[in-house]
Amino acid sequence: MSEVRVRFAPSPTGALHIGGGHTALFNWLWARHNHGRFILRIEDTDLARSTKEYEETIMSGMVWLGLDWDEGPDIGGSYGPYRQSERLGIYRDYADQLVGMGRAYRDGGAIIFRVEAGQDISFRDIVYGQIDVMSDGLREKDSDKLKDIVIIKSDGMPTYNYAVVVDDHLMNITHVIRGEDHISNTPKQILLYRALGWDVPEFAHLPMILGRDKKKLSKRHGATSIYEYRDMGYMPDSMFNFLALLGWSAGDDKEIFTREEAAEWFELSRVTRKAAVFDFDKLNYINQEHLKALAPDVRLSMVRPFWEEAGLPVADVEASRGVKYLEDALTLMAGRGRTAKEMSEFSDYFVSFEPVKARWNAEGVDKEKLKPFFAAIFSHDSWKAEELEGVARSWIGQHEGAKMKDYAMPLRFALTGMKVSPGIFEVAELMGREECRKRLEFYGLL
RNA sequence: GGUCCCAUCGUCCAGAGGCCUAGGACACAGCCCUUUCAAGGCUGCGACGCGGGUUCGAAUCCCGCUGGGACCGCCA
Repeated sequence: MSEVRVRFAPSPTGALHIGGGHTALFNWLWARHNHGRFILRIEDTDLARSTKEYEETIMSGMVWLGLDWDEGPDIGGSYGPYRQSERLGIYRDYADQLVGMGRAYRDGGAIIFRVEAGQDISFRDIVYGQIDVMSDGLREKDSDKLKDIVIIKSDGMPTYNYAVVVDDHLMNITHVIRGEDHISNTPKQILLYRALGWDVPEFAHLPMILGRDKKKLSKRHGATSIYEYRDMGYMPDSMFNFLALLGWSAGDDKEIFTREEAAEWFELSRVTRKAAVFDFDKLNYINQEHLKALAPDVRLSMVRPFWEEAGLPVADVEASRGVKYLEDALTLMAGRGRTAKEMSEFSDYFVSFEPVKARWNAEGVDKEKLKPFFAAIFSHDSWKAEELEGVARSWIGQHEGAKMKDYAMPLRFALTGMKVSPGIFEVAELMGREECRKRLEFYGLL
């Protein structure tokens, strides 16, 4: 069997959105699963809306998601150029050929392919199965007239349905994997393949992605571009994992996986036909799972930007306490917070005392009652969480009516300024004796 | 108006005639753990859109209905 070649062919008229990312992802999976090639082609024939900036945005969005391509406008390849605006002569030649064969005609500056009635343009889709269509169905809207296909616009640019056929054939694409909204374009493209005397590639259409209201995902639903998710603190691994699960599953119960695992298990024939709703709850869950499983240094690299964005002195702390301290802090945080951003917010007290002071002022606290407890803790030689807890428990055991939470909570407030945190003795151990002393003294508790 | 597609818990998936009194995950509720909150463990809630067939037997096959959706652009 020949090498599998698939492509993602975005139009640079906007950022990489969820739907595009989903399509790119499935193409990538199929290419990697088959050890084939993944091609990036830019469909910039809409002069008015295409920009170089968007082209770059789309590429960086793919890079962020972890989708690398083997041929493309930036890296070249043996089937280039990979930008449609640089292939105009090619489209022109085949269009002229079609005119020469009498299959197309000129109308003003445009070239139009003639659609004849009675043609069976059915095809077998890998995902959707047999799709039966007759050319007689290719009508003009609100009319019973057959609708011919414009292949070259009067401005000289090729139309989508035509350029995609020429490029997919010339670039040797074996599987055309794209959104379900293209199913009804496929028969028209088949007409063109036949007229040009070319073999038709395999088609696999992917289910659409819907918003919570089951309407096609749009700006109305909030974040639609891939980058917005990065900025909210979602990790590329999670987005990849989540998107892969929209319309596909390995068949078993494995739901948290890496790109490599997904590529290994992926099968086009297992893709679902029903449109899928984009569910934030599930995305959050998947992100949390990945955040939990991350290596300490990677987790820090994910959270760090959000600490910095909040104005916390991350670099200073790293210089004075070492990077290990920051990594350990986040290891303690693993499983807390669904996004890197949340995790950064829930752990700011490790980086600075300032946010703690802003949150808590020790109001209404019976300091005289607490002082002996803290004094007992500080009188102990070791500063290990286990021992600190032991000291705390024995002190409480010796004081009639004393409850752990009545002492642990004030300690938590003084150290973190929050009512929730990891085990407070572990927090204390990591922060270190001196930092804890400083914070408790500030509040007059020591 | 025409062509095409889809239809299992609220959501994402499993299910390719008997293994289904329909399974898993998220969400939700409760319990356990516990210095807090998460995490983790356990339990619960919860679906085959409707109607006809075919068959000994249908979530699975066929037909109709209903309900969604896509496309019909010199946008892609």
